[in-house]
Amino acid sequence: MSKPLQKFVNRLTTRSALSSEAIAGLLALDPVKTTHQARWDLVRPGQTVDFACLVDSGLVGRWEQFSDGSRRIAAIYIAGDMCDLHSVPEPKASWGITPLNRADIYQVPHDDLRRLFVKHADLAMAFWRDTIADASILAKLATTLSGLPARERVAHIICEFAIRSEVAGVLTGDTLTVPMTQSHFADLAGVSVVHMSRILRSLAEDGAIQTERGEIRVIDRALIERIADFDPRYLLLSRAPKQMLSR
Amino acid sequence: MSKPLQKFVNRLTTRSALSSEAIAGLLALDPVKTTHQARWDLVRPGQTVDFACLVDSGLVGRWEQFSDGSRRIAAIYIAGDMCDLHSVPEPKASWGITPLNRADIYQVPHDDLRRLFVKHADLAMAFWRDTIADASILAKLATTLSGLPARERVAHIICEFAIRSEVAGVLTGDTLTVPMTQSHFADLAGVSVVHMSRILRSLAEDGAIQTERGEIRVIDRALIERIADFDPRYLLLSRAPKQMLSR
DNA sequence: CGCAGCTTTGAGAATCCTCAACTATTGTGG
DNA sequence: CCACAATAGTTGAGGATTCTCAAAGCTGCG
Repeated sequence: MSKPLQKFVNRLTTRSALSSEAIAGLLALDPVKTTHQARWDLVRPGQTVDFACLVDSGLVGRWEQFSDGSRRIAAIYIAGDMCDLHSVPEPKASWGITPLNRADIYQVPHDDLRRLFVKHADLAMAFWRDTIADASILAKLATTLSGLPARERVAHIICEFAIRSEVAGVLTGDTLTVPMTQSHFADLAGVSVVHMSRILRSLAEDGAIQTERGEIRVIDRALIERIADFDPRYLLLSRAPKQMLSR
Repeated sequence: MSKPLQKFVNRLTTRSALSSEAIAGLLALDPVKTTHQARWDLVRPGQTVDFACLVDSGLVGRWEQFSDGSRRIAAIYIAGDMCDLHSVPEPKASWGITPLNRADIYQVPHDDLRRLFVKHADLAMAFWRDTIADASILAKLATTLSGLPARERVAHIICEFAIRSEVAGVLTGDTLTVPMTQSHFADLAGVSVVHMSRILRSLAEDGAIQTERGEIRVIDRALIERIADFDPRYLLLSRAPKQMLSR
């Protein structure tokens, strides 16, 4: 786990088979590591960036801005996520990237990623596949926002975080925790902070979760998955067929 | 416009510079063209597909399914869109693809697209970039769903369709029309059909649009863009910098 | 001509929001 | 180390948005 991009390699290889050359190419990179406080914008809309942000620890939000300056979170990223890998093909940001709490970030130069993309077709496909997973999460979020009532929606987001955290190996102990404030959570789920507080209490009363300041703990996973109508297939957590590039 | 993939090439080249070899490779493909009625599923969740669907005419919806069988539309595609280009890196569908009205579809084999992806790095980047645009639309939809009241949300979706149709060149006459039923529209926008009807009437009373059975016409574009707080940057309608692959 | 799908309208109800006040916890400067 | 500020979460009450249910008119198609 010593190489900067090790967690990113782990992430990619859960979804794609990678050649040892491609892996070596990634691990050879040595990007700058920076630590940021919450609410310090890493990327702002309109900015043209020449690096992508790899989350090493902490939580990072991708947001969209309305013309009155208010923001809405579209996605939240955890350790191992290259949270704006999409900036490689589109360096002009229409989005913003901001840590939700103290976070360690590697700023990986686009040049390096593009060079590897051109050199290794399997890695190119893995990059593509990872942004597909990201898009799939966005599609699911959009449909839960438009189709599910707030309580089920919140439960769904909790389930997603639980499983993503599990796969990323960022769990503290063996309980599934979401280390996020209720206001960030409310922002993502599209409910007011007040209503979020009540929903979480209701879920806690049912025995599905426990809440603590800045943290949500899943205590009955089967229950919350039932409430959420959760089916993890959209997360692309299994590897692509190996013969994908064989022709 | 005679080659099957001509519209797709046009779509890609609005966002990416492509070599003549890559273009020739695409235009050489000769996929099967099929015509489908509305509500005939092209792809269903769980299915593993070996082709991607290129919309030649008509409207096609991408939907997610809940466990009770109900569906929600996450995105709508128009002529020139490869509506499940994302199935190339992820052939196992968690989504569904269904025409919203009569539609002509080319079923382009994954094998062909993967072969071209490996052969032409610029095309690979263009594919990636196009799915980024798709994801960007999803991110914007998610944030409008969570952050804007129904009326502004509906206006935003109308603006998006107007400009996408314009770029794709599928406008009838010089009026910006969205040839979609209110129920599909309501589905995408996350409102009930009843409320959608009232919102559209309100927008029509303000002089922004006109409605007809199965059609919405924009008559005051500046006004509806103001109502929607619309900023088209997220649609990635300009070309990527040319030096993107020069290293 | 009849049926099926689309749209509209009305009315009552549920969900969820806003406002406001208050508590608890964490961080900061003197 | 304490006072104070800032952040996070909770609770109550009233109200706005939006939903559901029900019914009816309209349009196009077989």
